[in-house]
Amino acid sequence: MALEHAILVSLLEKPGSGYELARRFERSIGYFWTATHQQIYRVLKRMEGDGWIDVREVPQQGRPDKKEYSVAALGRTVLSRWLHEPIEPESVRHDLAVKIRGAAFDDPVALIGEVERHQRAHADRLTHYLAGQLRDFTGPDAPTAQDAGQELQHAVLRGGIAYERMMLAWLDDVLATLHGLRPEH
Amino acid sequence: MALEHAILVSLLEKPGSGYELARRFERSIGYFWTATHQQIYRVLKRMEGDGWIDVREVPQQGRPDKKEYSVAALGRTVLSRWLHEPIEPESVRHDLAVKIRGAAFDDPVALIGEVERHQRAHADRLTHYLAGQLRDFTGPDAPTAQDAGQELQHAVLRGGIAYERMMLAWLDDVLATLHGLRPEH
DNA sequence: CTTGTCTATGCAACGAGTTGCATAGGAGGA
DNA sequence: TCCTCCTATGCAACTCGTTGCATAGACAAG
Repeated sequence: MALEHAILVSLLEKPGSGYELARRFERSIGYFWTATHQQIYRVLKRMEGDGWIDVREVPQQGRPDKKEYSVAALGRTVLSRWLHEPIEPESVRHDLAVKIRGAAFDDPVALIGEVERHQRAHADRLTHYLAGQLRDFTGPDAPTAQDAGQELQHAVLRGGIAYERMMLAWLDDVLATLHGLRPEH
Repeated sequence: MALEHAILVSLLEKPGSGYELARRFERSIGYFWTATHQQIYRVLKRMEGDGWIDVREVPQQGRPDKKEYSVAALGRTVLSRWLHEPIEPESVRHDLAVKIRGAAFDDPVALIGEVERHQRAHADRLTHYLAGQLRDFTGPDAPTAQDAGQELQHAVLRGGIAYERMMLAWLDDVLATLHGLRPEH
């Protein structure tokens, strides 16, 4: 499992509270690893108990105090060990693909709206990624000399962009197939 | 959750035993939905209890008897209802992306072997998909006039092919980035 | 003749992930 | 003033998914 490791990476990039992590998991990290705040708080507690991360109570004004977590020496060791051991290529789970194959036994045309909805969602994500790329990496305000961390973050973001573009093209293909089915129906 | 639905679709395409389903989930269905035999047997039992599927004991020679499952009327209804309700675009989980961002805090060069390993795995899958496409859809032995089911299965397979090609190109990109980091290290 | 693989089914325990709910102060709008 | 949203943390219950193990006959290779 990699939620612990995703949290370690995120805290190395920048220390933060469970709440802040939850928000990052809705944004940048969430592009390739999702988690809810309940899950994050639970895992943070365990990681703290295991000595992977340190806590610091940060009093705040006008809002509740927060616990800021940062990676401890042991956490770095654990992450390093994980980085050096091979992992299996991810197993995919695509509800939509199940639906598309299932549509053969129902009304395929009824699926068109759903596919278009997904296409819009992917188009939105793509727009969002491209804006992020312009802001952080390729735009005029982006830092010119980039360190390893930025180079790698950019590489991951390019992966997200490639994924969304692929999905948009494929969903176009699926729509064409669904429309092509119409006459014989 | 969609394991039930994936099983219903698979059983509609062709009735079969838990064992056969488990093998299909290593092959065609497994391209977009993974499940182990333990999971499948457990869910089949529940689905049978709920009246979604029917069982038929099939005695065999030279090998253990099997229970052949097929979709009951209620199962069809359940599937149809699911097909008509909207689902959220999948949440992705990419261990490798976590590793790539994590590599900035360790030795990025050490990741090259791992990325190449993943690339080989994706190349193998692509080869496998392309062989399947040739066999079932575009080759000389493929049926000429295809029904809706085949058209849709082919569309899903094209999605798998597009995905693997995208991954191969992206992993090339990642490798180039990792190599580009070398000098400054 | 033993070892290993294939078909075929399943239990038990555990770990991961989701859903619902709860608390609580401050800010802003109707 | 009340209602809602935002920050911030967390528990409890449940479902989903993984891992390890067990059984058992048939067949092939060494």
